[in-house]
Amino acid sequence: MEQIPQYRKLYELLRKHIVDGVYEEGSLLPSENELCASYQMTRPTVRHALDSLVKDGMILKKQGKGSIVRKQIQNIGILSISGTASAVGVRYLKTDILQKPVIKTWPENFSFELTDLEKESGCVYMERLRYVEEVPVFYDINHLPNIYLPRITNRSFENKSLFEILRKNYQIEVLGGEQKLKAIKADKSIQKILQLRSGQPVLHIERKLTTNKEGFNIYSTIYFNSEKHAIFGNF
Amino acid sequence: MEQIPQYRKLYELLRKHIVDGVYEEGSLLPSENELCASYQMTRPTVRHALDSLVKDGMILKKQGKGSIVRKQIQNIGILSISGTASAVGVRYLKTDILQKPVIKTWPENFSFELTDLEKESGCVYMERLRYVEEVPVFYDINHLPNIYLPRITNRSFENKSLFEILRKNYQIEVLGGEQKLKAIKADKSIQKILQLRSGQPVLHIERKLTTNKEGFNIYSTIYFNSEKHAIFGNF
DNA sequence: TTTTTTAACTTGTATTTACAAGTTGTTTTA
DNA sequence: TAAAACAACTTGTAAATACAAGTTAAAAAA
Repeated sequence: MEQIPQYRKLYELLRKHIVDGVYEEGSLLPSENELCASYQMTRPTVRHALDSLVKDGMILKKQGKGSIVRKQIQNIGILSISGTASAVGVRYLKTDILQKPVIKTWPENFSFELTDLEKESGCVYMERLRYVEEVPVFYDINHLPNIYLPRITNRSFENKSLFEILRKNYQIEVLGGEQKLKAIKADKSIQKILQLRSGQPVLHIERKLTTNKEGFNIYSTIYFNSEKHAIFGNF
Repeated sequence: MEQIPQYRKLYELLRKHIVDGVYEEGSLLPSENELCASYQMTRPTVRHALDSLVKDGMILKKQGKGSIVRKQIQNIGILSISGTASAVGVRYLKTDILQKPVIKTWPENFSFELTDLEKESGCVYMERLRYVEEVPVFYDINHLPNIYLPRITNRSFENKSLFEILRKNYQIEVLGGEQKLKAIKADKSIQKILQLRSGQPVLHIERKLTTNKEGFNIYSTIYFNSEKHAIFGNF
């Protein structure tokens, strides 16, 4: 029986409410005691949920004051984008699937070390291109191990977050990870995909994301066009 | 009376022990109950300390098993460097002070918004250049508000972390922050400082770090030579 | 009216207790 | 001997309770 802890349920609910705008930016969340009463929990449980929101950068707590809803930033996966031009809202985001999920063997000389389980099961491969205000900014190549993912090759990924699909359909959650960042000169193919002017550098990211499923890691290579936008992160 | 909470004391102690190698990489920390007994605390308090270590990526907890000490990575400030060549140990790290701390007025058109307190007090400015294996890789420009920092302009920063000095001498701790990352073409002066070949891109980072002192934020601009190394991060 | 005090909130820290659930080595049983 | 059951650990979740400390606005005093 997959029992979801109470603090997790409250966390998900509050998170959803914040994203949906139920609680406005800059306003206060209900106090801890109010949340206790509303959801029949004790303060330690409520605080556990709020701690997770703080960690995510969704809220900011002030002793004596309350929990303040922070300015929501535009997320792409675990990263965020801050635009140089006006506001970057979700409505300006488009995703093209350059390569629908297919089952392949792992590439030779893969940048990360794989576990035996991952090696055996083969990998699911996909490529996406993301646009902000009609400009391609984000090209990502993903390798996932082919476990826990029935019918993944049939799913539509258009305008949906990979993480959202993994979370809702496969109960896979990203816990954390590591990444390597570089500035590199774009080669011909990247130049073409991201519609770069020649000589324009790109941000190159390699990441390994760990999940709640043992031995299930997500490996991504990202090329980011930073001419008009920047990668934005809280920590 | 500045009272330091118990969980914070335990956190600092364990962190120090891990850094100093008292607990080896891959080995288990004493169990929660053992820590309770050793330091006269209750489990929630001990767990609070361990949670912070997990957040820092210092340890990894496994239910039924224990708290595993993670591989320690080479940190520069809050970031880390992973070398393409062999190991990047602290012994290969050198710091040059290009501009000793001086008191200046804040630059006009500063990239970040300043609080009134910060504006009034002026700023401490310094520039550093860091080498890995004799190659300049890391050029950083720092602006701190001129508060809480007596005699800062007299201190030696050679081969010392700015964060370490702030923490040990001024009780200022970095809590978190935000950063913007870009890949840019290096201009003439950056090219010269980082000894770049012409056309070589650099990673450009702008960050604002918040601290435990109200209204005291650290503002840094970093240029990173990613030809042979990469910025490495856990999250 | 203006200032000070107070009371009623808020989050922060900490103890105590209990049981669930995952891991591992030992003992028992087939 | 080999498999199954058990015991003794580990961390995970959760309740109930208490007091400290920061914030705010109302009440009281100047």
